[in-house]
Amino acid sequence: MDKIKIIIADDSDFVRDGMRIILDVDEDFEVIGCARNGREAIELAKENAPDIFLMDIQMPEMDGIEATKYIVENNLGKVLILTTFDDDELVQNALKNGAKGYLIKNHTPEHLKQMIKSVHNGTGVMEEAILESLTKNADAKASGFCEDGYTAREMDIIKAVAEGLSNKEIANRLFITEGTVKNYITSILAKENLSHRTALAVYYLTGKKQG
Amino acid sequence: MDKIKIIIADDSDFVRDGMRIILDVDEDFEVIGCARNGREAIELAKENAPDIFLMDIQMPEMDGIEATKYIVENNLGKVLILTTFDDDELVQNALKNGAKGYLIKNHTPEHLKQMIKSVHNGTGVMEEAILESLTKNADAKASGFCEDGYTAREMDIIKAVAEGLSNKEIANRLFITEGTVKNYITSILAKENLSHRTALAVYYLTGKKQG
DNA sequence: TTTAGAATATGACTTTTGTCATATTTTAAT
DNA sequence: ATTAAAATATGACAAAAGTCATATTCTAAA
Repeated sequence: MDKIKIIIADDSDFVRDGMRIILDVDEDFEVIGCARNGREAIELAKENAPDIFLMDIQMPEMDGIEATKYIVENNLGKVLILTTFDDDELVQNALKNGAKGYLIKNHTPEHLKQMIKSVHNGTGVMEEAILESLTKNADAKASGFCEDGYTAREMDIIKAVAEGLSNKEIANRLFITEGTVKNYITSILAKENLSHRTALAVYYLTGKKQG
Repeated sequence: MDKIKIIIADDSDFVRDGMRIILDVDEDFEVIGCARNGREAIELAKENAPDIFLMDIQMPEMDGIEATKYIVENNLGKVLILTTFDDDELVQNALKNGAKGYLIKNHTPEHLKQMIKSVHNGTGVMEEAILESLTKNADAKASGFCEDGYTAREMDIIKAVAEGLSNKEIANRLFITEGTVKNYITSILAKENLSHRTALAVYYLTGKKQG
């Protein structure tokens, strides 16, 4: 089997050198380049095509997320994100941009090597906890909005607002005047302690309030 | 390192025996049991605790999804799904029930061993294609909003509106004037052919436009 | 180097929203 | 029969939101 060619991108000298040593002593791997940011990693890849990028997220100039996007779009190799944080948002972005893996940096050298091989074999690897939150988010889109304390008519108004209708449109739909719609909205906003209709729509749809 | 103790659950004799042989010849693994359905696998696990279950999905009596649920809830080990199909729905269910991996059965013995090790080390493994669809579904399912044609700055505005922020709040967050925020919104509304910010927020969050 | 696009800003203006006090009618509960 | 809540309405006003024309700066592409 050919060696797996690797480019390491991390802004910490310590991490870069450490990984290079770990991987270079293993005959299954060959570190063909080390970069201290995304742009450098991409430059290196153009000279010498790697199989896998080990990519940090936080880096100056061009971060790992952006770099991943470019690398995947231009088919320069597979990206395994290696980072210290497991922020949900970052994971989402990384995967959306085509990263094949997302690991935190506290794995033993042996584990790390296994996972690089897994990615090289065409399998995505994910920190267990991240995998969980990924699937949870997927269905638990609980609105959280509580209908208690609202009359049927108030709910008509709330639902209409959450469809993006204007006061005039709501008035027409419900055969009442615009003024009445306004009155309802004022009172609903007060109950939910929100300041305007858009916040109400967002709250109804996502269960999240600003602030 | 201790051997990784494995229970294989698959209704095909051929697959069971094949895997057993592949794993038993490797000193890193020990197959402590073979089951032809989920229930048998659970019985076996109660006598002799495994590290990993290699679990097929389609099995008589108790399928892999159900078995996974039970195994995870009762902490009997980690489950790696090994199947012939990559149906999106099944993947979702398996992961929701706590499976740590989902692979299709066409990997080489060497790859399979690597992935079992990865799972044993606490990393989830996913077929690449599945990983992609997972992240796509995660936001594309509900939203349907197309970010194409928007600059990063415009997206900042759109996201802020979809959080229910006012122009003033957006201006503060992005360090620009309220007027500039208004300009952005006017142009975004024109592009989407919407008439006000609430409709934009709703469209961004649900993918639905009024009328 | 010219050009185009992105990001920003301003001011004048219109429209929509939201607030508030007040009021009428209907309906359901006491 | 009385009462309270729900549904509705008005008008006056204040505060946001949205429109439009115009302008500056910076950067990336032709």
